[in-house]
This record gives sequence, C-alpha cells and structure tokens, in this order.
Amino acid sequence: MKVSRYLIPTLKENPSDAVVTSHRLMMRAGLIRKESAGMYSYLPMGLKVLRKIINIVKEEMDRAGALECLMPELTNADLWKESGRWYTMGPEMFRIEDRNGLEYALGPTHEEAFTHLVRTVVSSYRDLPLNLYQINTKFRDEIRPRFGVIRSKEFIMKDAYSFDVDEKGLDESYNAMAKAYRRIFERCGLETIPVQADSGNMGGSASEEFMVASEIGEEVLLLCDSCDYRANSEKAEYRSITAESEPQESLREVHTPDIKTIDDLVNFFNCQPDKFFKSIIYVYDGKPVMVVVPGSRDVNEHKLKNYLGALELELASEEIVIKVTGAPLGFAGPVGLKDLRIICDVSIRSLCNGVTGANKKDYHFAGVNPGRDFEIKEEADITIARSGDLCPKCNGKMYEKKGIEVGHIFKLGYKYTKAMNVTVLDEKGEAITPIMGCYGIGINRTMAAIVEQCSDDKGIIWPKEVTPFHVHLVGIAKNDEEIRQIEEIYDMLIDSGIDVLYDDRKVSPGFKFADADLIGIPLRITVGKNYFAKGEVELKERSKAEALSIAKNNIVAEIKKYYSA
RNA sequence: CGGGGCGUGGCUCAGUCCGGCUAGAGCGCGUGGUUUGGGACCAUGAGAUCGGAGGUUCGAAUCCUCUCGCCCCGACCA
Repeated sequence: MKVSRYLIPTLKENPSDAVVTSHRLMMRAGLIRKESAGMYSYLPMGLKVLRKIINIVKEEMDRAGALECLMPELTNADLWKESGRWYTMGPEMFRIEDRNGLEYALGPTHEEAFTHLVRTVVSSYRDLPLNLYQINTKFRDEIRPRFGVIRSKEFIMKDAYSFDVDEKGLDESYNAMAKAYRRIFERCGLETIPVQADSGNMGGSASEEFMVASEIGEEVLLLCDSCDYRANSEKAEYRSITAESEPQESLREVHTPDIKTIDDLVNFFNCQPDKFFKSIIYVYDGKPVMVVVPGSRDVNEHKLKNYLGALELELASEEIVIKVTGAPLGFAGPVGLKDLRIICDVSIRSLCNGVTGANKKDYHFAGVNPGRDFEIKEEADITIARSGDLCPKCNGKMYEKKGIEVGHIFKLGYKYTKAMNVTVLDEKGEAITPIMGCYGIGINRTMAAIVEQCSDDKGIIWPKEVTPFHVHLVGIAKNDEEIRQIEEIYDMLIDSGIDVLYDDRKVSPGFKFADADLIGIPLRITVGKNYFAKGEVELKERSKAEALSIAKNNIVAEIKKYYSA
C-alpha cells in the first residue's frame, strides 16, 4: 500500500479532548476519529488492527471448540421481560419502540438472545455441550463514557455462552475458555493479570477477569506480594487483624452536637477511626438492614449483596434512616436496636471500647463493647480490602494496582436457563436444565490497552500479531530513477507476500520518520542514499534505537525471520 | 445527576475580564520555485455564519438570558 493512496490522517499535535495515551495516539496515528461522545469511527488502518484482534479471537475461540454465530442487535423486549432484566437493567439499556409501539432494546449483552436460540434448537443431552459466540456491537448508555475507546456507548465485544448438562461439563467449558483467553491476550502482545472477580448475584462459583495493568484502569486489583493471590477489589478477601484487648470501660452517652462523619468523630474523640463502629443503613430488596464496619473501612457492596442474596441494594434515604433508627443521618448505631437486621463485619467482634451512634440526634455512645452492649447476630466479611491488608491465602501483604478489564469469564449457573425455561432430555428421558457459562472480550478496549501498553513518547509500537502492516518502507528519492529503484523493492516485498506500507510522499525524510514512529509498524526499511551508493538499505525495529544495514537480497529473509521468531 | 472547564478556519490556540475599525497566529491545505537521512525554506493563495437562538447597545467573539455540544472530577460509606 502506498501512503499517497491510503488514508492516514496523522496529527502533529494532541487533540484537545484526548487525555489518555491510547486515545491520543489512536487519534494522532489516524486510526480513529470521534463522531460524538462515546462513539468512534475506525479509519482504514484502525480497522485493520481491529480485524487482526478479531481474527486472533476467532482462531482461539474456534480452536477451543466454540461456534460463531451472529445475533441481531435489536432485541425484542419480550426476551428481556422473560428473564426479568427488562425491569432490573436500568437506564444503561437503550430502549426503543418501532412504529407500532413494540419495544426493543439495543443489545447491551446477549444472554437472553443466546439462551432463546439454544432453547429453540437443542432438545437432547446429545446436543450438548455447546459454546456459542459472536463478535458484534454492543450498546450501553454509559453513565460516563471516557478514555476514548475504553469506555464508549457503542463497542465491539466477543461474547460467548456455554451450555452444559452438568457442573462438571461447565467446569470443562470454563477451563477451556480460561486457557483460550490466555492464548488470545498473549498473541495480542498484552500482558494480562488474571484476577478473581465477583460473579455478581448469579450464584456463580467461579469468575476470572483479565486485567491489563494501567494507571488509567477503572478497576482496583489487590495483589499479594508473596503468593499468587490476585483479586478484584470487589471480590478480594483479607485477613483481619485482631485488635488488642483492653479493660472494658462502661457504656456512656456523649453529647456530640452536629458530629456526624467519621472525620468529625476522630477530631471530637481524638482517637483512631477504627475505634468507631461505623453503622450504615441499606435497603435490600425493599427491606432495611444495618451494617456495622470499622470506621476506617468502606462497605463492599458486592460482598454485602452476595451475603444477603439480594437482587438490589442501595443506601437508605434519610427518611428510612430516621424511621428505623429514630435519629437523623450520622447518629445510627447497633446499640439498643431490636427490630432491625444487623450485619457486623468480621472485624467488629474484636473491637473494644468503641464509639457508635446512639440513635438519638447529637448523641453517641462511647465505651461500646460488642457482645455486652449489642449482640452480634450476623457476621460476615463485608468490607473492601485495601493496600497493606493481609493476603487471605498466605498472610503476605497485598498491594493495589489499577487495571483495565479486557476480558471476563464466569460461571453463570442456571439463572437464564431456568428463567427462560430451557430443558433437554437426559439419558433417562428426563428433562434437565442446562447450566451456563459466559465469556466476554472487549475488542476495542483490547486495542486501546495494547496501545496503552505498547507505546513510547514518539508513538505506538505494535506487537507483531496485530500490526496493521508488516513493514514500513520509507523511500528517500531525489529523482525518478531513484523512485524506480525503491519501487523495485516495494514490488519485491509485495511479491513475497509481505504486507508493506510504502511512504512514497514527496515530503522531507524527517516528516516520514516521525510519522513512521507514530504509526508504529514494528519494522521500518529505509531506502535512500546508502542504497543508491552502496546497495544497502536500513532495517530498523521500532522498539530499538539502532538500525541494521542489509543488502537488498536479504530484506525478505530478515523480515520473515522477524515475524517467525 | 452534582461540581468544574471549554466551544473562534481542518488541527492547536490568542483575543472575551474592561464591547469599537477589514477577527489573529502557528501547524495543515492549494499554486510556483528552491530543498531532501529526523516534523525544510521563500513567494503567493484559499479557507471562519466566533456552537446555536434571543436580548442589551449607535456598535457584540466580548455583556445578559436561554439552549446545544464536548472534556474533566465526583455520584451518596452518615
């Protein structure tokens, strides 16, 4: 491909609305253009990369035995009503009506669609296992699109759904995907960190997220420094430290006018935040519940939701807080509350002589001791782990890292097959419900993550398997005869089956080199004065500083060597 | 949704506070010429309803009101 006939609108300056590396470089290298917030066009070279990623995903999915399908983007509301998600999905689902008033959703995910498909085509255990996937556009009305292509309203996703007769089968399907994912990301040139993740309220037993470590990541990971424990903060457990015991003080009421927050309390009582029984009222599935955690800790709503087995969980409004505690916000506590379900974090038991709200405006209790002053009826790990916490596996220290989630696999269970009434007959002729797994990869986001991870201050450095072209041929010619000689090399490369981008523009060499660095094709061949004088071309790897002088006859072999290594 | 910021040739920005003449610069683009191994140079040229609507004024990119779009932070831990 000749640059003069291609479309690579590179930008010398950073676009003003691109703030992260991948977004900036993808814009500047002429791969994408923004159409609107959270919506991007892919230009020819950007599309080429996207397709390479897609092909890797396809090859590995196929190798793992999954079958590609293509589902409609427009999904009938009835399907969503059947699973209940029409009502629980909320505003992130784009909903539309046709001219007759029939309701549809622009698919944000396709569990229902695939479950429905399977139910119409599968009837015997002999038809299973089945793992169906597609690579298709998803629509989500994101609360806030950001970071270019990393969080957008419209994106391409590979989503796969496995159906097995039993849990053992699901284990196999799941493990096959876990393996395929590792191969996919490795081939994409990405270093991913597989972490344990929360599988939501699907009743799923296993879930793994594939994260790319990055400062701009929107997920927080906890990694152990001495073993292989790594988990999403939504899921991460930690070993709580038992507080030192001290002689029990007596319970006393303290006047705390307008002292509501933990910070206020720390100042007022002049002690550590962990001396406070932070008491928070939530509403789960319409019912109020109080959770009690150490003052310095945050409630992990995912853990709490899982513990409660709740479909919905939200902080209680002030109204409800007043109703169940008798006091305005800021003065709730477990002491003396009889009719409210109270869940204590596992670390509460060992806190002594603490402080908590007195359920009375402007009053707190001090000298509070669990067991004596309030009963611990329910105990669970419901707080967010953080840097410095002890690893639940080995007692090592954990540290935090931010990551971009590029893939997620998890055991779904029976949620959809049950809700949508999918059955097959087993060997005995009895109806059984298949069990599902679900496996996603964000394609655009994977591309952004690659750029995020594989770039320097000059531009992108594409990994071998996803580079838009194999070689960037830079010609520096002073006359027609020299152009002819460069084109000889260009033709030779094409004839050897090498995908070459030939910069034939009439611009200065520096301009071409700068563009080549920006675009990031891993190999660059420069044909200029050394070739016309000595028959030598320059071969340079984008990732290295020094170049190699080689003869024309060795070019093809060198390129093939690079790509087969 | 709450807070903050920004909309001026294709791109990056100045001008706006304190209203005043044909709205500027750099980059990019067209033409002619000189250049050619790390974003060349000279000459010349095209290109802007100053996001949109309404208002104030003799006069609005600039002031006021409304509106649209975009970016960033946050989104309830008492």
